[in-house]
Amino acid sequence: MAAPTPGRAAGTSEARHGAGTKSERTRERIVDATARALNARGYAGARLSDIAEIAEVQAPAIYYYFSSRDELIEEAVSVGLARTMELMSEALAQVPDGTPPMNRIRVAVAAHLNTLLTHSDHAAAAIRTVPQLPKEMRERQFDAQRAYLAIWRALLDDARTSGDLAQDIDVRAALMVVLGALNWTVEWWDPERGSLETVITTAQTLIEHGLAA
Amino acid sequence: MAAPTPGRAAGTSEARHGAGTKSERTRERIVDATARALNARGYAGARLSDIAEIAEVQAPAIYYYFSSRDELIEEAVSVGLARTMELMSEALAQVPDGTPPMNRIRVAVAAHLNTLLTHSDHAAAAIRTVPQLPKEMRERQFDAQRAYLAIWRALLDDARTSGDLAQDIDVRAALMVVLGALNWTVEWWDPERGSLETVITTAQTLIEHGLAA
Amino acid sequence: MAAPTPGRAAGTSEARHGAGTKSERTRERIVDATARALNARGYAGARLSDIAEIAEVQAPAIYYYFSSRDELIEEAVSVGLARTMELMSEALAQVPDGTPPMNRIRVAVAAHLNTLLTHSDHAAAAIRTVPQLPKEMRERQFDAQRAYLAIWRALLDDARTSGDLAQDIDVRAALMVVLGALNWTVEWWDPERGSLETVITTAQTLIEHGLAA
Amino acid sequence: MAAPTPGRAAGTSEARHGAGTKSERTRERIVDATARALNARGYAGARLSDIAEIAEVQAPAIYYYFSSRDELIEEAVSVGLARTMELMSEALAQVPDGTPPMNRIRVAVAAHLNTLLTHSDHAAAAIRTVPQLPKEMRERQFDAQRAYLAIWRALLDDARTSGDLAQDIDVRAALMVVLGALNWTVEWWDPERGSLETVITTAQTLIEHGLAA
DNA sequence: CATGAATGAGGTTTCATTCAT
DNA sequence: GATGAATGAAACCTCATTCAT
Repeated sequence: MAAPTPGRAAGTSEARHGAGTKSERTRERIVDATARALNARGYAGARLSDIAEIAEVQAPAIYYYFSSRDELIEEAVSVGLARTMELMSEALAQVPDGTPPMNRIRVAVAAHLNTLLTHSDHAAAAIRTVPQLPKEMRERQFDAQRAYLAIWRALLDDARTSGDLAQDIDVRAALMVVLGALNWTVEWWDPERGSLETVITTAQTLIEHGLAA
Repeated sequence: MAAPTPGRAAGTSEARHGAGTKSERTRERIVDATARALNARGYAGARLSDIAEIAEVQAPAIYYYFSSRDELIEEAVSVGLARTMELMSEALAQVPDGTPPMNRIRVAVAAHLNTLLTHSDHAAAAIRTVPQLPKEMRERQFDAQRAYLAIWRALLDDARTSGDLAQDIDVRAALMVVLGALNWTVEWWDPERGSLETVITTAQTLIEHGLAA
Repeated sequence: MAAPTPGRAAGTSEARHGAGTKSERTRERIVDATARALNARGYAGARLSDIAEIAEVQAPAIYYYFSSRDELIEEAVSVGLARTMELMSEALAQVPDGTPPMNRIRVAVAAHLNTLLTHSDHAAAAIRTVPQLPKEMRERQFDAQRAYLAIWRALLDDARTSGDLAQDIDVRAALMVVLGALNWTVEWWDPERGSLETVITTAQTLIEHGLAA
Repeated sequence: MAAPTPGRAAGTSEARHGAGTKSERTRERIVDATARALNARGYAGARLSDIAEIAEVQAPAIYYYFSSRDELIEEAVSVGLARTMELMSEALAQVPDGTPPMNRIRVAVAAHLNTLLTHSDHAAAAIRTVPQLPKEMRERQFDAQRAYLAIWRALLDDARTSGDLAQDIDVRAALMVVLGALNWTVEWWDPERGSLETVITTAQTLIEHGLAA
């Protein structure tokens, strides 16, 4: 169900090896192509003909797998949100018990940026496209978004409980400010002008110090 | 063929009060409407018919003032960047000489958020739309963007010079992370769910602590 | 609102002289063209490109007047039913009071056939197309159909009351059989192989004798 | 390239009992489904996917039996005409020699209506669809139609010869008017609102009296 | 004998744009 | 200074048809 972006380092879960029947692979190519088109042109600008070209099929072939443009786009966004969630969960699962909250937040920052900037066109597409979606579609993705926010919220709440978070900070606002800093990287980071490590380290430092008591 | 574009006073404050001839006011309504449409649907999704409806004119009327959709959009974006710059300059101009760099940064944060979230659809449109623009158009706005970035860059450089900035921070990356945090507020801030003050204060705190030595 | 079929003998009511603004005339041409296309190919087969060609406009021009293919088709059918009704009313209005029921039925037969076979593409289109329409559209034309049937029904009821109608006849069934005989003429009558007068006379004779006591 | 069309027993009565190999039965289901689709949506509106669904096969399976949509439709229409002819012949064959012409016409009326309204989707499809067919296809069915018309024509000619037919009637026109009355029943008869007997009796009475001297 | 997968042709519809008024 | 009317280009989508399996 989850699809690799060809020519990119694949993630770790077995579902992402491009295996499966030819039909499954074609479907995956189409969803992948959609994510790329959404990144390049946004919701209104992503044309089926572009998507078809990227996926190396004829445009009507898309209708063999999806019954409308919107259904396809929704699938791509939905996969993106799921991917983001999944990679975040994996990253946090590997953190040893007893790790201080601030360190877990650093892990989360790195995971989010890695997902967004290198692991998944889908994740970037989802995050950047959601605000442009028609209301009904956006609402249908609401739960997935909320679940992801809840993970972050728990991280900040832990920090507050343990006294590591500055007392005067509004947790909700702080969370959104932090996520904004991370999400916006998609708009400016250029792998040729600065390393991903620099971005991650800078974000981690700023966020940790910014939040700390 | 080129339309008269009377009194292109865009960006000067008097132009913002609906003054001038009827023609000037219509032109302004169209540019304002464009900013709103860009915010609502992005570059590809902003239709001339939408814009016309918001501006309360018929679509062909737009061609009296602009020779193409792209020219209009570019004007709206350009006005937005100018507005952002202008409001930032005004804010910083009011800061007394000798104010410590970090405090000036706090002022800049407040000015940016005020502009974005309450003073100007154009600013928000410009900032959110620029990444979606066709390459040539984006490049033509490059100088304006760079000038704005330069203001911020100077603020951070001052902080570094005065030793107020953490030593291990990459200034360029830090600046983009900070601006991302601010720009993304447009996507989530809802005046009915939290005060603007909270957003500004939270952002100021996070950023100041995040950057501080 | 009512449109003439160019090149055909126009009806009598002033609304049908092709007058009006240029816009009204274009709209009429489109509705007329639709009636012709419906006659030629039926509901599913009538293509907008055909209609546009007959009306001598480009296909998208149709959308200036109608918001969808179905809306246009419904208008054409609706005009056809109205035309049928109108011509029938005019014909019956000219029959002197005191005319025996059977003679009025003869007038109605002639009126129906005249409308169908020479006065109006719309009438023929309406009658032949209605059974093919999507359910919702068909139901919306139900009232108009019923009103027309009611006129006929009244004619037959009068005949029954005056004892001119054979006693053993089921009025509803007889009415439908009669109308079927008339409506089907569209499928076979060829002006080059037999005169309209022959058709009308034959139908009148058959129907009068068929119904008579 | 041409598909084997095994056992084209269409029109013979045993073929109508679902006998034969599985292949023959599938072919029959497809032709039956086509007749139904033609009745429901007409020539242009009958989609292969509809037909396939009714026949409970996948659309490409149709190409095993027919080499194109038109060939299939032509077959369905052709079967319909043959069926009509066949049932009429059977009915008339059972009429004792020496039966007066008018009584034979009553038998024909009953046979035609029975065929159309209860015995065969194909007959209804053929009769209603023929006028919509592309010219070449229609012409290919011309002989079958003419043969059927000839039967009716002979019935009327007999009546004229024997003096039972009104002298002033044009036989050709009268025949078409009569058949129209019968054919149109498909458009309005609803088994739930009136019995078939009523329809048949009414038609017989009207037609007999209508034609009689 | 039948299907899953895909395609080419062509349909309806949208939209920026033009032009006479 | 603005609009009603219309168009060309191109979008989404449907459908008959093909082909490997």
